Amino acid sequence: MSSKISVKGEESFDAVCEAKHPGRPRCPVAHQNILKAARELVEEGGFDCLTIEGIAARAGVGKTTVYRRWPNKASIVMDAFFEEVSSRTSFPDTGSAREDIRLQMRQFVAELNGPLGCKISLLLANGQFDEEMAEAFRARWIEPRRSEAQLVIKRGIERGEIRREVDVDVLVDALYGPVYFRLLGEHAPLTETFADTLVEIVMSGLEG
Amino acid sequence: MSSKISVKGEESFDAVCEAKHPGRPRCPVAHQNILKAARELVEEGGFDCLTIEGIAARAGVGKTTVYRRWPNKASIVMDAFFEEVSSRTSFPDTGSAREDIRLQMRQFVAELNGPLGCKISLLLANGQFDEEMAEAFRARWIEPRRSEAQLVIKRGIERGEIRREVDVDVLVDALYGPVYFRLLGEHAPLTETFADTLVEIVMSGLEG
Amino acid sequence: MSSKISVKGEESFDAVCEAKHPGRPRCPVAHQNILKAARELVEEGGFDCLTIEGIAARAGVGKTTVYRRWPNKASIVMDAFFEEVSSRTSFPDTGSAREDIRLQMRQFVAELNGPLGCKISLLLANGQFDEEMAEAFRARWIEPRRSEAQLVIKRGIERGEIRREVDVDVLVDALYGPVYFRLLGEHAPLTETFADTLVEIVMSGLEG
Amino acid sequence: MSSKISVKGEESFDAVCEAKHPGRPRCPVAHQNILKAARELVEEGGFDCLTIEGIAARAGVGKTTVYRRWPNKASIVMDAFFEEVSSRTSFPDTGSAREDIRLQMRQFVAELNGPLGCKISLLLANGQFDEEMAEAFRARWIEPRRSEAQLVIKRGIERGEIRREVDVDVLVDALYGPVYFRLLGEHAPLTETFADTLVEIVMSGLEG
DNA sequence: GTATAAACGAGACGGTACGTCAGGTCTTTCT
DNA sequence: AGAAAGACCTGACGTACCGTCTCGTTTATAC
Repeated sequence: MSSKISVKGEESFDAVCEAKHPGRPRCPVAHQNILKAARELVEEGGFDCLTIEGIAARAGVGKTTVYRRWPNKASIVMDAFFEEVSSRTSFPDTGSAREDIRLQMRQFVAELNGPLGCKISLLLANGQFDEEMAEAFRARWIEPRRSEAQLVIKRGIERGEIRREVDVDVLVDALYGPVYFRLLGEHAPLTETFADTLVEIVMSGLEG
Repeated sequence: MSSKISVKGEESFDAVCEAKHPGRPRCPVAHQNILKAARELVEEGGFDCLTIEGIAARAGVGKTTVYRRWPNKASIVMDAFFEEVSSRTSFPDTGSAREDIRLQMRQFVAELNGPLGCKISLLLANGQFDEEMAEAFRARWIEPRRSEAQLVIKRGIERGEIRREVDVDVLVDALYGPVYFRLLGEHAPLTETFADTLVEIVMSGLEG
Repeated sequence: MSSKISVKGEESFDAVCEAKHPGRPRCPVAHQNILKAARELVEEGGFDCLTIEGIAARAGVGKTTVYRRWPNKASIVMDAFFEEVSSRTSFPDTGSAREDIRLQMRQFVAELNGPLGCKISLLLANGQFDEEMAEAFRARWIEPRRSEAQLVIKRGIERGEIRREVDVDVLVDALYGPVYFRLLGEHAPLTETFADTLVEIVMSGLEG
Repeated sequence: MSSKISVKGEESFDAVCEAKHPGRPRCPVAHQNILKAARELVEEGGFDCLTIEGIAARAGVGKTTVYRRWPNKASIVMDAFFEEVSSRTSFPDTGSAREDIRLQMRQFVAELNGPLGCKISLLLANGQFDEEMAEAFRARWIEPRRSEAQLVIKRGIERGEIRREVDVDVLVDALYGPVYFRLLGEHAPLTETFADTLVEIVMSGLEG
């Protein structure tokens, strides 16, 4: 299942692909090749080795084919990185809210320590230069994770494990914010211990 | 007072300027003009309207003059933004650690809501594409603020207001991280209330 | 009556149109629309505003429909400009050869001073870049006029008004060449007086 | 000595080259290389193998260097073809006007039968699509030859060999026009005999 | 009637060249 | 010898058309 996030002035690929249009249908192989090329180029030489011409060349595709489908480099990157990633989220249920949260945070930290980490930081950074990108990143990455966390927290509140008055939104950011901060700032390591300690610090005092 | 952070392959401006060199001394006005031009350009058209050519043109200076003084765009930006900003930090002392922290956080949030906010987020973002930049940003912006916070927290610990076992580094990130996260993510507003609530959530349970 | 000039690898429109083929017959309206579109585009923005895509778009026709009927831009232009023009030639008979020739030349000059003039010069010019075009232009425009002139001259020779030894081909070019030259070179105006003077200069001394 | 014909929005090369400017002077080798590349490309593959990118590549020069010096393809071609050609004109003096003219025409025809021929026809043709080009071509090629011919004719008139009343401008075109016409029209060959016959036809009857 | 055949419009395809912009370097003259 | 100017090569940008190629649809003749 592909993206639901629309990108600037461009019908979604699926919409174009599946609908009964007149005209030659867009080649679905090209779509995959372009995204694959984009991923490879970023992996090989960093974010600014990523040129449209380079992508097109490696994908064995004309530049126009790229431009026909994506309005800018950023949205290619979004699609390239979130093709499969988006869906896999974690929603543990150990019976203890704090434990659930700790597991979630641990997994999140582990994820960011892997190959995904640098991509996420790049995407978050890129969003500062391109509101479109930022929007897409929020919708496809940040929000899904915030929702999960909110669910776990709300479950904790209902069970009476977490105090009723707690502002859930702020709590979520108190948990996730520091992780993103270390990811971007690189002023301190993103360890499992950090996750644990962070949960301890934030959650202590919130329990009913 | 100028930068202490060394930048790639370039003698510091002051060193060159003050020493008794043979040859024409570097024009000190050019230096200021270049930084001013950089600031203006970013303000007017965002970060990617910032070209070396543009800076040189607006500063009424040759491109070579720019390249002679800074090795890359990033370091110009650093100097441009941290000329005066760096020093003004806040170090309140109300007698209550939590209150001191709240004041610090409020001031920090206020600062980021002003014109500085977008610059900081841009710099933090830019660091993801340029390690040099990231290093400078950490040293000139992030660390000074972490140090302040650490001092306040340590004072709180010594006074017995905060539990001895608390990991100060993690605590600092637990306080600052969420702020940076909202600054960058823009998924929720950066209000004074947010600062207060955040301090409440994080600090409750840590007090001795 | 349509073109008899064969064009590269393409059955004539009429042949296809009138024959009893299976399959949908070529739409005759499209044919006219395409030629009309071509004429309009050239008139509006000159010869290099003439793109196949533009023609197709303005004619409300798919590009394939254009390509199916003409092998290249040049032959569209040929058909577009010579649809009606070709046939109207002048063949005066005043009794005097020199007078007939003068009338012919006057009419020719008048024609080239009208809207046709620039088209002819464009077509002649275009022929330098496209042998196909040149061939068609020769056959459809140049030769018919040369033939007329030859007829008038030969009649003059038979009547004893023009000397027997005169090389008719060269004489025809001596009359028409200068007119085309002024049309293309624009170094001097194409007036009726020019036609008269030219005939005077060329014909004097040729009369028996 | 280089061109006096100014070209759209561009200072002449010499002016820029010889003046005492600050800044790096334009590389004179590049100038020659570009023109040479242009000549070669036209010779190899005709006029529409002539792309700016191709010229730049073959000249070992950046596209910008080309665009900095010439405003369009046409003016490159003009410079490329008229670097040396322009000056060599023929001005015979046999004592007989008709003989002088015949020699001039023979030489002209011979010239056009050589490698220059196709270039001239291309340039004349090109002028139909680009007024700038046409202007330059008139000034650099057509007019010099018309002047020569006029001189020879006027000398003939003064010597009493040619009738006083003859319109010199028309006579010149009567001589040259047919040659250009056969060059462009290719409906008949451009032979020495043609030149002779043409002179015979045109000049007979004009002699005093 | 039901194939079969061809033309239709639409529009995607891989390409080439366009003219522009910025990069970072190099080479002048001027101060 | 630094400053300012400006030319140098490189390489990517985003656009316009090229001529070809599917598509799904329409309109004929031929079985």
